[in-house]
Amino acid sequence: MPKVSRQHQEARKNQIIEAAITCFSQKGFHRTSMQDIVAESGLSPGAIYLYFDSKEEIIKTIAATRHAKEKEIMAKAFHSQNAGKALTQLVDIFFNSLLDTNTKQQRIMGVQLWGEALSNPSVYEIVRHGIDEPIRVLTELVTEYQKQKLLPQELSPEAIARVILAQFQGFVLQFVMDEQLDIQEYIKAVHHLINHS
Amino acid sequence: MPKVSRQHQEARKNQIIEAAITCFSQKGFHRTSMQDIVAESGLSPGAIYLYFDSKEEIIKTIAATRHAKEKEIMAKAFHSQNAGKALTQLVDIFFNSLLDTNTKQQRIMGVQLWGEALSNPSVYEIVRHGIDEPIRVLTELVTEYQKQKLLPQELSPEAIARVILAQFQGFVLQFVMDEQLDIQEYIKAVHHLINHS
Amino acid sequence: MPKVSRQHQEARKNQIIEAAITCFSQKGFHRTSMQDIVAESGLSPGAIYLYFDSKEEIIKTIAATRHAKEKEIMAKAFHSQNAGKALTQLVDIFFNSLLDTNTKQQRIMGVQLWGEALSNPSVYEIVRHGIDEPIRVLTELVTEYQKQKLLPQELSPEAIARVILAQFQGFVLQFVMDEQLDIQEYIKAVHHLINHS
Amino acid sequence: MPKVSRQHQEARKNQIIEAAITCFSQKGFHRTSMQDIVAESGLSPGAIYLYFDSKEEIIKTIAATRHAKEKEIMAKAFHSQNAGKALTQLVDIFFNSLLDTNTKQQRIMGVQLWGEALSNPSVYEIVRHGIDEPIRVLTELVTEYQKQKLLPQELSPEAIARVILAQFQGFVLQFVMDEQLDIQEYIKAVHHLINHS
DNA sequence: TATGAATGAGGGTTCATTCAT
DNA sequence: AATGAATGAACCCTCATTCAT
Repeated sequence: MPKVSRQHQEARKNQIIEAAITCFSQKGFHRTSMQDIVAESGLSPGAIYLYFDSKEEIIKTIAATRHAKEKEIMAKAFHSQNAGKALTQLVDIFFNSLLDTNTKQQRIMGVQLWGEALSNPSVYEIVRHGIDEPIRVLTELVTEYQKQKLLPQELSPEAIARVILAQFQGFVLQFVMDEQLDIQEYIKAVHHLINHS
Repeated sequence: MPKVSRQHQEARKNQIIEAAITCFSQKGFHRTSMQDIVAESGLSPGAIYLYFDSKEEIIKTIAATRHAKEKEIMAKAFHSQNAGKALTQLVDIFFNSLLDTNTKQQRIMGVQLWGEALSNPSVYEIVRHGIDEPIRVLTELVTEYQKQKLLPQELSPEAIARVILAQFQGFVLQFVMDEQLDIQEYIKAVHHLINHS
Repeated sequence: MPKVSRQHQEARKNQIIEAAITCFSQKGFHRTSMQDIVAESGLSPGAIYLYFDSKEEIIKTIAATRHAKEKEIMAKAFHSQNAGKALTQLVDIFFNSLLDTNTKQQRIMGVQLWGEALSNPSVYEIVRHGIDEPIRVLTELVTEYQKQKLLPQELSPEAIARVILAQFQGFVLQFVMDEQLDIQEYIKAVHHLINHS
Repeated sequence: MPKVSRQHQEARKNQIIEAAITCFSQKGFHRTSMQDIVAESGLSPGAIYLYFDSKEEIIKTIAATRHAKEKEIMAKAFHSQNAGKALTQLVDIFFNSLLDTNTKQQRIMGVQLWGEALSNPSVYEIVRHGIDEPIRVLTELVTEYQKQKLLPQELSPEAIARVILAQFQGFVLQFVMDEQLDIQEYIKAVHHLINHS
């Protein structure tokens, strides 16, 4: 029974998270009521509280899930065999993930979570890790690039890592604010800046 | 009487906005109650509604004020005499403004407004302009730089402008998330990237 | 489940309406707070808003219910077999309904609704129908009476209908203003006026 | 000085009452705020409180003024020389007063006051007198008519008086609810009923 | 496991009234 | 006599959460 139950539990949780993301990305965390999530998920209020202790728990789960997904992307790029290309690949992988389905919603959640983190300690913790870890990974990559003289050595590797990450973050913000934005041109510019520095 | 009244009105509005920013930056827009603002401002609920129609109006005013201030910074850099240095100066002016008093609070508000904009149409309008205008200004600067062969001509000037703006935006985000961040190193990296591309 | 739920819903709505009428008839619509209705009904604020969208919706429901009841009375009299007696019966039925339980409260609500209607468009709509329909029914009866030469033919049937209705309305007003009023004598006078014209 | 002051006081009070009636007849007593009256009157909140102790005092003054005016109408008819025609004249005077300017507003106030009286003891007192006195006057007239065998003697004179008053009251109600109403036809019907009983 | 009616504290806002000027 | 900014209690309503079924 535990296995069936576990699967069922996961399915229900996903169902709720999915509904919550739909609501949150449209109305924001605080304008979304539990009743909205209830309606969107097709479950009952009681049912939702069987799987999550509170609305905040749902938000935290979403934050944590997003963080996990990004970590995965980073890991994939980092472990690519050709170390001298990892940074280039990372850029590609990251920006390509922005073209997937559901992604607009995901990015909207991301930006909302930045705001939420600033007044919600437990979300802060998660978002903070979601920023610190890429910096750590990127710093390692940058250091490697510097060793290979692919990047200037007089700059702090963390600073470079932060600037690269900023190019992702700023892109995400600009992307959710304006769908017209030309993604390919943006990527080209990022590649150029990284490769010609 | 109009002059005194006008001054008084401005003073009161500022008093309220100041209190609201303090509350919002600590608790977020939606966890801050009007009572919180009342307590922080030292006024009464009725008094606040004498100057603002609603809580939302306060948020909108904050957004608009922030937008106005950023526009000013951009304008200052844009009109600097030495056109070939405008971009460099812009970067300096922008990052230096981050070292002013009140600024942490201001940046926190900025990030929260990004999140708010995504589910609040009238805040969106303001925030959107606050992004579009810098892009416009930067695009002009970049075009000028390209003419002077200070930046590669094969890249879309808007894309470059967006990447530069992203370096600001991402920095703001990283700054509010981690006060330890080494601002000077970050600035150096940005300068390098812009000047050596 | 729908049937039980429906019955339950009706019961709760009645419970709330009953409480509201008690409050409204004592303190008026606007001096009655939702808290008053909450206290009188024994429910919670939230529960009330489960069944009515707003305080106004409660008032409208009361208006509509009263209208429906009066329509019923009119219909009963109108369909009495002996057409030549319908008007006489109508008068009796109407005045007798004034002796029922709850009726003082009902009449108080009626008079308050007249006042409310004058500055509340949706209540106006209902009250207006509650006046127009009796006039229509009475006009038909009067026309029939005129054909049978039981009422003078040189008078406008609608005018006569209106005068008869006025005798009801004025009675209601005087009744709620003074419980001492001798109902039987009033009825006798009305009968006399109608039958000897 | 007292004379000028007195006149001034009266003028200001009238100004306020006039403004209040305009507001009340449009929005009702309770939806009209003191600010509404302030705006309509062109005075300041403080000024209004120099002349009236409270909003309720304004309402009571309006009620009392209306009562006084109706008393005057009744007195005029009652003291007409030709006693045998007094009732007929009363009817004419009353209905004709309904064609004067401002009257729609006055009647609206009247109906709203009926409602208000039911939950406002001091307004009740005034409205109650405004009903009792006409009944007293009419009862006297009816008694005189009965002596002159112009009305049936087997009916209670007060009951007849009440029915006549009801014809006025019901008319007022129908009049404020429907401006289309044909006043002349209504008057004819009332005359007929009174004269042919 | 699941329901959904019910709770009630707390939300944003209004407005009759006051009082320093 | 007059102003009008300020007050603050009270208003209507919402919504995260619970619990009997």
